[in-house]
Amino acid sequence: MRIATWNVNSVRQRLDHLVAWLKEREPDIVCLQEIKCVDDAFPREPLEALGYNVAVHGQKTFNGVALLSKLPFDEVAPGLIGDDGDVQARFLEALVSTKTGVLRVVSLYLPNGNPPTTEKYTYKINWMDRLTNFARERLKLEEPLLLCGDYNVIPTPADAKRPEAWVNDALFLPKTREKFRSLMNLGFTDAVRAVSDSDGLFTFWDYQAGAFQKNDGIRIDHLLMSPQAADHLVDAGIDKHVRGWEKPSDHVPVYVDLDIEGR
DNA sequence: ATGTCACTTACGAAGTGA
Repeated sequence: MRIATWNVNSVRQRLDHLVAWLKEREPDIVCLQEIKCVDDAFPREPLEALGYNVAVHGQKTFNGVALLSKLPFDEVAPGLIGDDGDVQARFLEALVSTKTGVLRVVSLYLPNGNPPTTEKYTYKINWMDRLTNFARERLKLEEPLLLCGDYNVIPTPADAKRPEAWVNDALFLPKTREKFRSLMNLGFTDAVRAVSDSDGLFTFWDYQAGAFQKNDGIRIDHLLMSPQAADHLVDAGIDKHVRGWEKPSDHVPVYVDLDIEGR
């Protein structure tokens, strides 16, 4: 079973890339972020034609998340607990059934939070607290669970080419990293870091200033595994080459392989 | 060199978010 996450920066702008990458990497489940469209505008048909079931939690203009799954969805639930007034489409949870039991997957788009002196940062920190509360509840189920998406968090200095450039940024502030550690310390395993401690592993490169050409990137897209999922870890990787395609997203896909049979 | 991209309104170009 292969599960992947990708911030596509508009699914309609990136449809050709998405289809090409799905054929190449052949993931069983895909978590998408920044689809930037309402549910009705999501390009379901070309993805269903590749054998995927599609679940969408979109909104006009900004944000928006989705899930693609070769396994049928048993349950789908949009929205993160903890703030009924939050209208931003950033969270979509689904349950699927494998040969050996259930698998729970979340596609999440954690708020950017810049500039840190504004309510945008408060919203980010509150969102992280809500995510941790959600995770604490779900871990009680003792299921294989994957929290996948664009976390907008650089966990450690090793996750940036130039950490000094990010010290005042909402993605790298001590408070941000502290909240991320609180989530991790519930018992999650970072899939990419579980298989490699290499420097230079990034998932995002700014469009500006030739950042990709200089590998001036950051690692902010993460696949976090519950203990019951981590027990099945086989491999994980970053599809960096996709950033070199024409008119790319500023993020690239990240995937994990688990030795769980689909059906 | 904040050197880019995507979306919106509304028909050209500016504002927003990242």
